[in-house]
Amino acid sequence: MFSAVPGPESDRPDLAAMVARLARALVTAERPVLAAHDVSMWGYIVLSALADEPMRTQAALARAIGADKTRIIATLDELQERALIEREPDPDDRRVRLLRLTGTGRHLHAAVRADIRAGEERLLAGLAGADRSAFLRVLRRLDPGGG
Amino acid sequence: MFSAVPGPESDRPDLAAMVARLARALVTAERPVLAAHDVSMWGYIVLSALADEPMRTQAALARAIGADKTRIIATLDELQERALIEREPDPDDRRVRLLRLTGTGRHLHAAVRADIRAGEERLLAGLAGADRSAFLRVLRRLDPGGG
DNA sequence: GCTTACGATCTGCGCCCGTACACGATATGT
DNA sequence: ACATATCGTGTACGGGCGCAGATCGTAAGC
Repeated sequence: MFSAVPGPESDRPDLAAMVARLARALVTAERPVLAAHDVSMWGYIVLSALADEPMRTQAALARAIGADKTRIIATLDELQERALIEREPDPDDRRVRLLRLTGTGRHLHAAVRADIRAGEERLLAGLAGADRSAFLRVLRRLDPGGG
Repeated sequence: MFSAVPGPESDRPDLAAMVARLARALVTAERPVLAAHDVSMWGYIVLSALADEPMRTQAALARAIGADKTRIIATLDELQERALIEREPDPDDRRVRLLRLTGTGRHLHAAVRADIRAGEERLLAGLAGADRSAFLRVLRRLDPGGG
């Protein structure tokens, strides 16, 4: 067979190891940013999910973000108390709580996201343009939650 | 400024979110492979570290793999009992235990690694060659544990 | 109306992990 | 010699999480 050139790819670390380490580093870098906006990691995840689209049930939200349905209750309580989300009982089915961002919530999410993006930009700054876009393209493609 | 074209990059999910999801998926895919070889995740991580280079102290190993030094003791016990590693007291400093793979250990690690690589190949199979190599190149560069 | 199913919530169990501390053996500097 | 530091090991605490009920309100099918 036409094996690829024996470049540095042949003895790389495992994909899982590299990706897991990078994920850890990214999350670590994200933590102070979230703290600066007084938002927890789960809070930010919820805000992000609701920024994409409002949810009809909390169970759906939990599924969407890959969290236990009991996990997010406290998070939603806090977000609601801070008027970042609305949790209105559905008049058509009073079991479910319609979830959506408030204006404040949307604003805060945008601000946090901008800060996080800035941090990511610093990380990606040293990359060649083609490498950078290829990396992001592949990442989106391999991302299980991205489509 | 010459802003980049407003491609799909502008409204991507957060890097941390994508990378973390991908890491989770990769680890999930890895788990059955490890189970098939009767190796734990920590066990495989230790084998990988020692395959790269023998270690002079357990503390150094723990630091190298980003684990607590108390964490790895049980792992090392088991690996030693299965004759996959050697843990010999250093004659020059009898506090420390020289750590290295046995032949069996090196063999097992190579086998597991090959299986894991095969799984990764399946994941990367759909990528264009240039994207694939760019992705891996960037990954190695951003990997905090990769130099 | 009655049964069955579903959503939200609460509680408890068990697991994994990081951290901290204590201890004994040993090495090193003075 | 003695004080201090290091290494390996054991143990205990607490946090975060997934998972499995139990409860209550509600909806939908028969």
